[in-house]
Amino acid sequence: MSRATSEQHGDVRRLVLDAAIKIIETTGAESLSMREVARQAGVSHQAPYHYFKDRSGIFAAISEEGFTALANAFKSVRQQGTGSGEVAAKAGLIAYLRFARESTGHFRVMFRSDICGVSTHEATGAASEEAFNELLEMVAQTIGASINPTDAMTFALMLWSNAHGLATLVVDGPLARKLPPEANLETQLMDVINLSAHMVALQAAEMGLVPAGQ
Amino acid sequence: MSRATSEQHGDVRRLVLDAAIKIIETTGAESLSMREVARQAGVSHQAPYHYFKDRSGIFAAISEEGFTALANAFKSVRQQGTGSGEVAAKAGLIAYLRFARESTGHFRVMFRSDICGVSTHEATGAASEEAFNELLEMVAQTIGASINPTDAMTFALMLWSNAHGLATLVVDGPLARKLPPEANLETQLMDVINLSAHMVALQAAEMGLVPAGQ
DNA sequence: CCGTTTGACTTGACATTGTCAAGTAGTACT
DNA sequence: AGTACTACTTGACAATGTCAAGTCAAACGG
Repeated sequence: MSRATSEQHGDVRRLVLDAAIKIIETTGAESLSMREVARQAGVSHQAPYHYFKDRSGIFAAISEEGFTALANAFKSVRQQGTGSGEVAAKAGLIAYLRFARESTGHFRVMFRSDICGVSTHEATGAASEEAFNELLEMVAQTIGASINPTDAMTFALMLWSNAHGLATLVVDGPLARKLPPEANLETQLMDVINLSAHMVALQAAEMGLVPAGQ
Repeated sequence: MSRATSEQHGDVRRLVLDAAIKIIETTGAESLSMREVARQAGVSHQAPYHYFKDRSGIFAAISEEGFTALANAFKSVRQQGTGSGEVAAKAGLIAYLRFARESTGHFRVMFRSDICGVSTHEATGAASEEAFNELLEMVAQTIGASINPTDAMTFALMLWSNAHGLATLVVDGPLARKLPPEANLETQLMDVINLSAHMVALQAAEMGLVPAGQ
């Protein structure tokens, strides 16, 4: 019954991971307990240790999944991203924000070096490396193919900061709390994204950069 | 001996808070334990409960301190900030980044709604409110006095996102890890900040905005 | 076909944690 | 002198992370 066994294998690992993601989404990474995860996955309190070295191992695995998904999101933008730099920048920002909001459980963990230890967990580090490379690629291809590496790096970090800040502020609450009640959050977010994307286009134009497609 | 008593009072509260901040700076908020804090403050494991309702009460108090400090930093920028919008934007970004790096213990906690519960802790909420108002004020005064409230809000959120993203990426590690070894982190940060500030100025110019001083 | 190894767990144990409850020692006020 | 209050301390308890050891079926080598 080797197939059943390996199915079971994948099952429990996935069950544990999904339970953990759900807990992080609803009550935050802080409150994730190994035993509660096991309980919700319907296994003994020690079963997760078979798949993950310790608590931070679960976080690292979730983080890895997240970075891979983010890299794919960037790749999508890059592949279908034709048109002006403004459109591309907007698409990138939207993709980042969407990822953070739809995969909050992953997002909350990915940038917490204190709990998932990218430096110790090799696969997680590699996934995050790849996501960053995709971002650089996206910048080069959609903002300006003629950009030099130094400027590309600075552009990428600026865009990353912008997207990451907005996502963090939305996902972790403070932004929604600050808005006046009459303001619509979605509208406000799109305003911010449009402003950022437009600014990036102005800057790119000033530097004489042209997207790869044009 | 009432003076000595109240000094003692302030002493223990401060000691507990400082011990907590140091722990968060060095090993992250995750690993902060009530008992370790008490141990490092040299008091019994239950003494902190006299000053803080529970673990999240400590986080809330640190968060409150942080928001007040941040509001003051914004105020400084606004008060001494004359000159172009670009200079002002740059000063604001630098102030935010400096705060995050110098008060990492505070910064790490301030945007973690899961552990410090801004909504439940009234004073913390008020402090964060004030910091945001200072940010709006700063935007209005340094970017464009003639700006309408809606645009001011969008500008403020964009700047906040930008600064917050950069600060988070620096403080929590991923940015430093991504940089090629030959790149100087400080130089790279200034490049990103200059780029952002310049973009903001381009945008403000396009909108016909003028700082209050001019 | 039997013994051994291996994978996928489970049960048990232990130190540590957050926090409730109950004490205690000194000061302040009446 | 007695009461109330402040600023703690000591003790207790359930829950947690994790180490160690056990179980039990499948795979495998002879």
